[in-house]
Amino acid sequence: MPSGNARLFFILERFFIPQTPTFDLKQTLDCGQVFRYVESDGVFDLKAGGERAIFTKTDSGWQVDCTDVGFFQKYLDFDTKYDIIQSKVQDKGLVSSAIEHGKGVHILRQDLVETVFSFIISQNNHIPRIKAIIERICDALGEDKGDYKAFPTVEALASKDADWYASIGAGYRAEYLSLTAKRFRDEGVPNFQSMDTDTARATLLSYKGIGRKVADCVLLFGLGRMDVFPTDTWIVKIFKDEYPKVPAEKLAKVLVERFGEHSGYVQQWLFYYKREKKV
DNA sequence: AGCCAGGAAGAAT
DNA sequence: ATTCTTCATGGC
Repeated sequence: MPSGNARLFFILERFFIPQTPTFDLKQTLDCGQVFRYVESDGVFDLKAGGERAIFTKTDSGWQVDCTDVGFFQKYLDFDTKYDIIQSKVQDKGLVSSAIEHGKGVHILRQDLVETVFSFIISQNNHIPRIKAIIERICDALGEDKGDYKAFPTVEALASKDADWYASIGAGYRAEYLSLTAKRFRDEGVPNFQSMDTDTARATLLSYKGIGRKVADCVLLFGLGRMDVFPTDTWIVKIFKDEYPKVPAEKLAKVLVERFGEHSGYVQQWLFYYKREKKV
């Protein structure tokens, strides 16, 4: 990929990410929050919304060749003081261990619509297959940017029926994707940003195919709400001894009460730790 | 060969 | 208000 950079004409801008203790690109991408990227020989190729970035390791951090520097600096969340948050939530136990393992994870500021569709697809699914389905949707419906495709517009997503989404391998989620796209087109995308977290969640839950877990992922990754604790099968496993027989939806509420305004960060550190180390 | 995946809907209890 | 069943698909 590095030798091919010169021939990728979409690259318009470049910036550098210095090496710091609280940012690790691989951890940030591999922790399960984002799907449209590939790694090859240590080079990361990431697409987000209509943008693209190539990350190449340097002696002092990362060189980023991308379509929009401002977009990716915001996307990668360099304004948040992760060192302060990490020191606040230390518990000398599981959370501290998870932070020690994943202290370089940032919560990405992803596009709302892309997050909605990505996490509808994610339900009861494997990550490699989630990536493949999203890629096929972008290939077919996304604006051609030359060397890559953008994530499709609502209009493009709504132009296809459930049978088409089934044909590209979405499985039983095909109907959810089609219905959601058409609602976004016909009713407009709700102004979630103006809503408090509970109202935004309730609105998300009104879409067929979005339950508590997907809604909380959208709130966290697509709306930057940290007062949520997406509770999937792995989180349930982590807390099954401490909270026996508590169903995921109720556990999500318990954990938000416990971790408060930093819930989203803690959730991601714990999730990544559990997935990697399987403790 | 089955088992299961960053769950959710609908039915049954 | 809780628990059970079913839902496509394919990587492992």
